[in-house]
Amino acid sequence: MPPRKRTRSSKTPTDSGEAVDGADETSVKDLEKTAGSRRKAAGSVKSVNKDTADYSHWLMKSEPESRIENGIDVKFGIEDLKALPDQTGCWDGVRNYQARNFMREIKEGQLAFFYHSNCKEPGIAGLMKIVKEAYVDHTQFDKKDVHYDASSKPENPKWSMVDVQYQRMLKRYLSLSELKKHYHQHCTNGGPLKNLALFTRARLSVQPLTKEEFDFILTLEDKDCG
DNA sequence: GCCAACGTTGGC
DNA sequence: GCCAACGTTGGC
Repeated sequence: MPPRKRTRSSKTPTDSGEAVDGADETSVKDLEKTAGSRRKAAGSVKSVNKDTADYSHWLMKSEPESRIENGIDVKFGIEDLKALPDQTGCWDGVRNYQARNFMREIKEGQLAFFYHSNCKEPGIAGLMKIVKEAYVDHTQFDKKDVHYDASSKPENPKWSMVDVQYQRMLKRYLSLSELKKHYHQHCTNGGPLKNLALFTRARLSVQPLTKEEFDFILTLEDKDCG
């Protein structure tokens, strides 16, 4: 599976979806309500819960290069978001409980980095803004969709998505390797990136950042290079 | 294309 | 509720 995502323009007819999601709303707090009742789907539920209070910024991964999965191209880079009507799309296809739970914490108006993963040079390409908070990801019910989930029932949907709007490209591309240098340095000498989820929880496709982490990363675009 | 790290499944 | 087997993510 790609990191996540395969966005369509967000002309989704889904306000029926929102009603359904309302019922689900409780699980924003007690994160694993839906999933966790069966098994403990994803590791540290409590750390997710405890930490999120501080998070106000996000990093969301998507693959900018073509890759065929179940006969469908999962490519969705920042240029693809920019090309949609209103430069807005829904961030569908997230199929990991931790990532989903973080998505449910995201508030309208918050900013997220658009991260390019599984490509020649992974890294942060640009900025987007959340324009709609979590609601039902309709692709979970679509048999034709790469991320169809036969185990999810419309009466109790498992997966959510948010809508995002393109804001701007970063002044320069911030590669994973450059970010990693700072991360290592901050681990050694102290610094704002020492707990960056990109490295401490590498596989999360929707990850939280503190304002300090976010601001530090943004200062990098004005520096000359890694 | 490889594979380490980690998430998920399901038998017991 | 443990844990082995399996599947996925995503850097390299």
